[in-house]
Amino acid sequence: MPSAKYEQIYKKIREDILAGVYAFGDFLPSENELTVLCGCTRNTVRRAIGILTAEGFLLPQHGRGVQVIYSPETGKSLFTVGGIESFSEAAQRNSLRVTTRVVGFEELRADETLSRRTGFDPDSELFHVQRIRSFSGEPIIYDENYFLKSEMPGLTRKIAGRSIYDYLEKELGMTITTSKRRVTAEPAIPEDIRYLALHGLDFVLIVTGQVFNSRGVMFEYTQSRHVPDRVCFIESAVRQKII
Amino acid sequence: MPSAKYEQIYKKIREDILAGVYAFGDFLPSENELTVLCGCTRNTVRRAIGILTAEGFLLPQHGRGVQVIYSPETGKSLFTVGGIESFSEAAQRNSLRVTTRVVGFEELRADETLSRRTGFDPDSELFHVQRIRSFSGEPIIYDENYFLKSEMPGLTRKIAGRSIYDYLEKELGMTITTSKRRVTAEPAIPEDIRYLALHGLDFVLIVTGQVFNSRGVMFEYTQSRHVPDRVCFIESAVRQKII
DNA sequence: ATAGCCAACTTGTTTATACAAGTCAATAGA
DNA sequence: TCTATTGACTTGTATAAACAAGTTGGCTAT
Repeated sequence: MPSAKYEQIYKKIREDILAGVYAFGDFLPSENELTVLCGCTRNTVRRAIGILTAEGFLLPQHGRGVQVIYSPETGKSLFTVGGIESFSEAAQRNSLRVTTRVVGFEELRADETLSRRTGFDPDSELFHVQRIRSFSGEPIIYDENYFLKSEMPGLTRKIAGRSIYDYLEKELGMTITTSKRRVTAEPAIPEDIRYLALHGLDFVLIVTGQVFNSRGVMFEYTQSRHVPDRVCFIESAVRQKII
Repeated sequence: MPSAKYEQIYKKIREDILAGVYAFGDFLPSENELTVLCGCTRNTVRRAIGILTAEGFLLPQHGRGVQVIYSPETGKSLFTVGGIESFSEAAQRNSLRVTTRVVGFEELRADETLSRRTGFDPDSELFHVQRIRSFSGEPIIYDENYFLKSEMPGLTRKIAGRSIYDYLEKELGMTITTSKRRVTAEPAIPEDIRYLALHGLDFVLIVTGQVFNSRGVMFEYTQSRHVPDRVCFIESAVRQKII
């Protein structure tokens, strides 16, 4: 499947950075040079550079060039999630075996409280799924999801044990676009202590998120409770001139 | 100071969303209509839309239009930092009095250990600053910063008590561009317990970051230790088609 | 009535071009 | 030797135009 040109260029430069072709502190070839190398216009090159900048790989400097500010060493903690690296990439990089255990699966209707907490309309029919994610046999994530039933009527406990996103994308042809995540830390609840390898810690790192599909329908509310010393989140912020 | 057109458009649409002119679920005027309204080309409009999309405000839908997926209610926790809202904006929105107390100020030279932890070159001359940030009189952030002395030779304890960034930008004319942040949770250390209003909690939410100036020099390493129940971080992730 | 098609929208990608503005080194002039 | 300027780079902003591709609603022919 031939993707857009700017995606190919993005991918190429990103791989080169990760492989060390361009090291921390190096300057990329100038935009005009990349234009020739990539066989496209400056606009297209700039688009790829823009994405990599937003992700914290590059720092363009007016009049000087585009500098690489990603160093593989700094970025290598056991497990990082966020702008710079996706969940599955991180698992793969650390060659971790990922297993999923479904510990809860039910259908329910959103009441007032749940509606306020999740953002679903009251009376929405939902699936409520609770899962434990283990990496190399060690349970480090307790996932609690609510899915909008109308968007995925055929969801079963079995599918939840594999990958729900595979089911959505490959079976239903749904494409997932945007998700908003919120990171907090809270005291551990009994489920955390029961399910997770907390090693005596009494708190968890929580990521809650709302996920939208390409039709603008919020179809998932997630709460992921992480063992804090095994996970960290990386974010890159580009400071706007706007106050 | 007249900023770029795309920034003005970005600002305008953002304000309209926050003010409720465009509500959650609404579609924006089409790009062609905005082109007329803003008196510019489609490219410029699309640029503003692109930023707001990356920040989690908008969801463009191919062939349908651009939908607003930000709702003021959902976004309103006491204090949020991240893509969608800046630190000072959040403080202002909640009309909180911000005060800073300097509890440590020293000069030192980076040894091997500190170098590996912070990313500064070994033997770099650094300022080490420790500060408590209070909001409405309540101490909720313990900030530990290392600054590269060569980039800001005149830093004093007094300046640290006001705003170091004001000093850098207004006095030295430095512009800050990019920062990489890393979010974790860890058990509280004695300093946390001594300085912060933890209300019995025994863990903190930690944000570590490296800040680059416009010359690509990493001049700051920060570790902010937050009272976990008063802070949360919001991030927006746009899922690329790229695996 | 309905199935299918089509026209008029929408956003997505790419090219081409022009000028503005910051950087840097070489050069010319004092 | 030092300073100022110039010119050749760099990235930043904006315009204009064309075509691709997804969506929607109405119209037509069955």
